[in-house]
Amino acid sequence: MSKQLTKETVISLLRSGYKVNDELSALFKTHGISLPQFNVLRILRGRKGEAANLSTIQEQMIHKMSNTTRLIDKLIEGGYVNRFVCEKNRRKIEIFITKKGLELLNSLDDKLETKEQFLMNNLDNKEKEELMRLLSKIQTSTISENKL
Amino acid sequence: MSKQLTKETVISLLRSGYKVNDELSALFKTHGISLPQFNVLRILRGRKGEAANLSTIQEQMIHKMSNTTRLIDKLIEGGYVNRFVCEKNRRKIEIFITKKGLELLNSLDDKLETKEQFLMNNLDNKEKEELMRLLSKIQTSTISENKL
DNA sequence: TTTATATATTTGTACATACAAATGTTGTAA
DNA sequence: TTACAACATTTGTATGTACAAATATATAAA
Repeated sequence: MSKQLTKETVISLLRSGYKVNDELSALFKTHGISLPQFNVLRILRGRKGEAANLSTIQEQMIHKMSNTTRLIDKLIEGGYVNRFVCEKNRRKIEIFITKKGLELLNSLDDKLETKEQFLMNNLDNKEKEELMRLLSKIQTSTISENKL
Repeated sequence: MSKQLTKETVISLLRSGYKVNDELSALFKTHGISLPQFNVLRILRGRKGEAANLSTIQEQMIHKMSNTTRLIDKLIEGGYVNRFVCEKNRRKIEIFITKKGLELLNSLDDKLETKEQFLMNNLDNKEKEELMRLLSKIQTSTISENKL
């Protein structure tokens, strides 16, 4: 019977996730932003000057959240992004990363990489690939609601 | 160069962790408690009638948090645990799970197991073991503060 | 004993997040 | 064109969480 093994694996996943989350959060905090905020900034940087609207950002976020508006508010307060009403469709907004936002990301790139290396320090490349393969099997697990 | 692979693995870990967290949270929510609260209840059940104090509970929690007092407050409100001052050392508190708390856990056991099975549905036992082995390498990664 | 230090928990406060309802805008059918 | 449904975002509200300071108790040193 593998119930116990399943339970233990689930807990391992939680622990590892929390650890990675906490380590990265601690790094970003020293620069005044949260992990989800960093995530949004990096999504915006990836768009190379093109606007992103709220729903697009939400879809791309690592951890989807219900209140991205206020997350963006914080980034605006910090001067890291701008928000404009979309003139083609005034229901939408257009969000851009600012120069200051890009500078923040640049200043974080190296430190983030160091953190990532340390987190993955005990795994060789083959193990990383195997880990990703196994994790992708978690991501694709679908849970039928009527089975709850 | 494996920087990209490392980055991708870190993100996979985050995603999987969030997914497991969110799925379990959703289940517990239907029963009026949070995942950390469930975690505490299960720690208490594991003590088979013996008291646990706050710091002991905190150490055993999957995700250590800074405000376990108020988490316990909620469990007391719900009637799931009792709290007494420890007479041997009045700085400490003794926390017990109640009958109602045990019943809540019992009513959750099957549903939790179902959730866990679905989350792990795409992995066979060998893969679960391999996943646990790889995840344990993340858990043991130590990050020297002066490298940040 | 008095004072100081360490330990265990609680509380104040600020911030983060979830969820649902509200707002404003667009598309569509009558 | 009006009325209504769909869409995109925002806001109100309640709750969750982090962090530091405060409280209370115990231990140790003078």
